[in-house]
Amino acid sequence: MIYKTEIPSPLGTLTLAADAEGLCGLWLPAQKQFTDALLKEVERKDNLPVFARTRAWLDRYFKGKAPSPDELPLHPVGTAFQQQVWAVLRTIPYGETTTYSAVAEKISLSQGGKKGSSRAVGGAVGRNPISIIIPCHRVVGKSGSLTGYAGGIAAKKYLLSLEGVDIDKFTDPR
Amino acid sequence: MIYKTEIPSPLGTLTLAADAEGLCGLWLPAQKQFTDALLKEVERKDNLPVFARTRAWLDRYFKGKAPSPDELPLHPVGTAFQQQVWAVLRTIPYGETTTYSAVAEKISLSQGGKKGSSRAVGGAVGRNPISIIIPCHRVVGKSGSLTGYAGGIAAKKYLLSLEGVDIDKFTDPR
DNA sequence: ATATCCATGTCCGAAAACCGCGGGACTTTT
DNA sequence: AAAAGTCCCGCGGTTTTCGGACATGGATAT
Repeated sequence: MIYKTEIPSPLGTLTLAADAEGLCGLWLPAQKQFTDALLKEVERKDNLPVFARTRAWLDRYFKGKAPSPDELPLHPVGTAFQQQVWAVLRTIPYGETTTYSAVAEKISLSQGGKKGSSRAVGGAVGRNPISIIIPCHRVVGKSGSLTGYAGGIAAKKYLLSLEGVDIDKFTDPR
Repeated sequence: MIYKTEIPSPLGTLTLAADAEGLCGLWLPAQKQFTDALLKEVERKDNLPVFARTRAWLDRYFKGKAPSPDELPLHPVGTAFQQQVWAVLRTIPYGETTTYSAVAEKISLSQGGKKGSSRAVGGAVGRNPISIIIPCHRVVGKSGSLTGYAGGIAAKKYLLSLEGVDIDKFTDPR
């Protein structure tokens, strides 16, 4: 069984989801499709401990404080490759950005494999189920473009600004 | 983790598989492919309680005694549709037979759906992972043909005879 | 009886399409 | 000359689509 709740934020109402193993979803308002897809065997339950802890985490984050190394139990579900990508995302420091190709590089180092899979990385980053906490917003195009964000480019800018990144050095995606 | 063992029977060496939830496989010698497919993360372990209980069940069965209503924990894994079909199979009484179309009928009754899915039923019956105990051998063609049996037609005949069915009234599949 | 043909639902594998990218080749701007 | 913008194509993983294959059963035709 999967439980969900909603909490307000400066970016609008966030939807949270959790299962027995931890937080498994955090979506911005623009990501309705995901919550709809999960709607089977999902039950609303606002008072789960993991939700309270996530709320606290977000409260601190939106006040501009860098989160302490994660003690939040996360349980993103996805393919092996996606797991790898998301694991790399969590190593990007607060207030810094990296590129899709750099992430791809890192993976090809740790695993035996594949060079130049930056586009595949893009796909995996875009399907990150736990926005903000798994900081997919810190990944930008190598050419300096902000490229995309499932929650909307505006949200990406907001988050990066909040972390002290000078967003003027990036260009909007075409 | 999945465990397996082997036990002798009048039909040859049977392969059994079990996981934490119960017995999840029982294959005749002719079904090598299945055991091979499962070979990853399978470990041999002959002394599991569930195996002992299954052995006892089979001992009684092969002596010609009708099994008592199932107290054996079964855990066949498959798609939703397959689960439905296998559930229906378990309601066919000892010593009786039914047809693929009758099973299809029964499902379309309980669920909202689909008429005439007898062929789909055939597919699901053929992928029954727990032979004998889930009595897929009690399903025959409406025209009186024995159609098929993953463990071999000979085995199907043996099992039906054992249950007192007059197999002469059936014809061999073409 | 036997044979052919077709509608039917599900599952599986192959193939194609899809992308939150990058690099190279080219053209425009300064 | 650079720097900046455009177009095009290959990259790799995932998703979607499509085409058969089947443990069938009717209807129609020899």
